[in-house]
Amino acid sequence: MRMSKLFVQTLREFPADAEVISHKLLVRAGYIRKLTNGVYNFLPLMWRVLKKVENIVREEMDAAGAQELLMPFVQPSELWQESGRWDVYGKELMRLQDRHGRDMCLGPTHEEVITSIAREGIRSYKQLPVNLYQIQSKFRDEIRPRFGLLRGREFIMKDAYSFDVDEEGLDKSYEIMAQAYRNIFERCGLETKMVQSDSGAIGGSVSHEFMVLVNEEAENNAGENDVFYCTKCGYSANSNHAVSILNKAETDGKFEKAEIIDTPNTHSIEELAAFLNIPSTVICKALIYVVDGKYVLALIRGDRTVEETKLMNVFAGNDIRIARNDEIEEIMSASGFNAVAGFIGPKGLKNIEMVADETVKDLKNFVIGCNQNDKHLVGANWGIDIELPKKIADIRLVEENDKCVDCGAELKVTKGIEVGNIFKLGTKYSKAMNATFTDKDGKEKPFIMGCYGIGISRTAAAAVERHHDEYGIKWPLAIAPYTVIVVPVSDQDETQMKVAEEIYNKLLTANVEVLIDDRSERAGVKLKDADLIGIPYRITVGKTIKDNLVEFKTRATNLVETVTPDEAIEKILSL
RNA sequence: CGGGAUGUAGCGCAGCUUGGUAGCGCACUUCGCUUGGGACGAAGGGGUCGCACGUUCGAAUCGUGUCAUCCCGACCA
Repeated sequence: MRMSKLFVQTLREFPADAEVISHKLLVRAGYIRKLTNGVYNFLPLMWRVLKKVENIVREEMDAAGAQELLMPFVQPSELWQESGRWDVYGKELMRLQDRHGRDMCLGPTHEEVITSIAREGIRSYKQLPVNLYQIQSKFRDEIRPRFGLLRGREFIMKDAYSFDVDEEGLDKSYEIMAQAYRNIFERCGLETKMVQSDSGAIGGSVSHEFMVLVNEEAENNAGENDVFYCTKCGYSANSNHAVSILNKAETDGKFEKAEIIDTPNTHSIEELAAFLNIPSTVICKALIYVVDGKYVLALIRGDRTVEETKLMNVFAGNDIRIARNDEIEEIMSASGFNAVAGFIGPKGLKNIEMVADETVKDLKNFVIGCNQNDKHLVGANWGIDIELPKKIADIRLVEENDKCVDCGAELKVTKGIEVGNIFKLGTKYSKAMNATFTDKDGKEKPFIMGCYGIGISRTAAAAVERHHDEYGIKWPLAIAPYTVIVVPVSDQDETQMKVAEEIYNKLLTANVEVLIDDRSERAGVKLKDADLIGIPYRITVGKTIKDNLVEFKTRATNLVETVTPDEAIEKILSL
C-alpha cells in the first residue's frame, strides 16, 4: 500500500477528550474516530488490526473444534422474556420498538438466541458436544463509557457457546476453551493471567477471566479490575471473587462490661476508634445495602471492607447498592429509631435481612452501633448482648498482604484489563427456555452450556496499552496492520526512490504486507508517522544508498541496523 | 443518578470579565523553496461561535432553558 493513497490522518497533537494511552494513540495515529459517546469508527488501519485479531481467534476456535456462525444483531424481546432476563438485564440492554410497537433489543450477548438455535437444531445426544461461535458487534448501553475502545458501548466481540450432555462434558469443553484462549492471547503478543472471577448468582458455576496485567507505573491506569494473586502458588482472582485467610488481629475489645456510652460525632470507624482509643478491629461495622430493592444489613469487622458482589451473591441478587440516607431514615423509623449512618446496629431492627462476615464472629467485648445517635454499645458479646446473624458468609474484600487460602503465602494486587471471559452456565438458559435433547437413556434433558467471550476491539486496545512508547504504538507483529514500511528519505532523490520502489515491489511480490511512504513529505514527517502508527519494521532508504546500505529499524526495540537492501528484504522474509 | 468542567473551522486553542458582527497554531488548496526526526515564504478556502428562547439598536460575549462531551463520585457509617 502506498502512504500517498492510504486513508489515514495522523494528528500533531493528542485528542483533548482522551484519557488513557490506547485511546490517545489510536486517535492520534488515525486508527479510530469517535462517532458518538462510546461508539467509534474503525478506520482502515484499525480494521486491518481487528481482522488480524479476529483471524487469530478464528483459527484457534476452529482448531478447538468450534464452528463459526452469525446471529442477528437485533433480537426480539420474546426470547429475553423466556430466559427471564428482559426484566433483570437493566438499562445496559438497549431496547427499541419496531414499527408495529413490538419490543426488540440490540444484542449485548447471545445466550438467548444461541439457545433457541440449539433447541431447534439439536435433538439427540449423538449431536453433542457442539460449540458455536460468532464474531460480531455488540451493543451495551454502559452507564459511563470511557477509555476509548476499552469500555465502549458498541464493540466487537467473539462469543462462543458450548452444549454438552453432562457436567463432565462441560468441564472438557471449558478446558478446551481455556487452552484456546491461552493460545489466542499469546499469539496476539499479550501476556495474560487466567483468574477466577465472580460467576453471579448461579450456584455452582465457575468462571474465569483473562486479564492483561497493566503496568503499575502507568500514568493513567487503564485496568479497571483489581486482580489478587498469590506470590507463591499461582492462585489469582478478580477482587469480586478473591478469598483469603483471615489476618490475625486483636479481636477482644477488653471492655469490662456491656454499656451504652456517648460517642459524639463518631461517624466513621476511624473517628470512633480514635475517640475510644481502641483498634478498629474490635469494632463491628454495620452497613445497610439495597439488594434487588430489598434492605439488607451487613456486619463486618471495622478494619475490613464489604465486597459488594460477594454480598449480593449471598442474597442471589442481580443489583446492589448502598442505602441512601433517606432510606436509612425509613428503616430506622420503621423500627422506632432515628439513628443516622455511623450509629447503626442490628439490635432491634425489623424487616431487614442480616448477614455477618466471618470476621465478626470471633469478636469479644466489641463495639457496635445501637441505633442511637452519638452513642455506641461497648463491651458487647454475641449471644449475650446481641444475637449473631444466622447467615454468616465471606463478604469481605481481600486486601493486599492477606494470606493465600491455597498455600498461605502473601497475596498481592495489580490492575488488569479483562480481555476474555469463560463461564460455565450449566442449565440456566436451557432450562428456562426449554432447550432439551434426548439422551442415551431416552430421556429429555436440558443442555449443559458454557459461554466464552473475547473482546476483539478491547484486545487490540489492550495491546496498545502494553506496547507503546513516547513516540507511538509498537504493534506486536501478529496484529500489526502492516509488517514493514519502506521510507525513502527524499522523494527528490531518484536513486533513493528507485531502490525504495524495488524493495517495496519485491516484498509485495513475496506477499508481505508492506507500506511505502511515497508522500512528498520531509523526512521528519515520514519518520514520525512511521513511529506513531507503529509498524513493526522500517526500512529507511537514505543517503547511504550510494554505498548500497539502508537502515533497518525494529520498532519494538527501536534498534537500528545498517544493512544492504537485499539483507533488509531477507530479514523481513525470514520473520 | 449526584458533583465539577467544557462546547468557537477536521484537530488543539484564544476571544467572553468590559456586547459592536470572529481570530491563532496545526491540517487543507496553489506557487516557490526545502528533504535524515513533525522546515520556510507568499497567496487562498473553510466556522448559522452546540441548540432554543430572552435582554438589547446590536449577543460568541449577558440571562434562562436544553442538548452534548469529558472528569470525579455513587455514600465502607
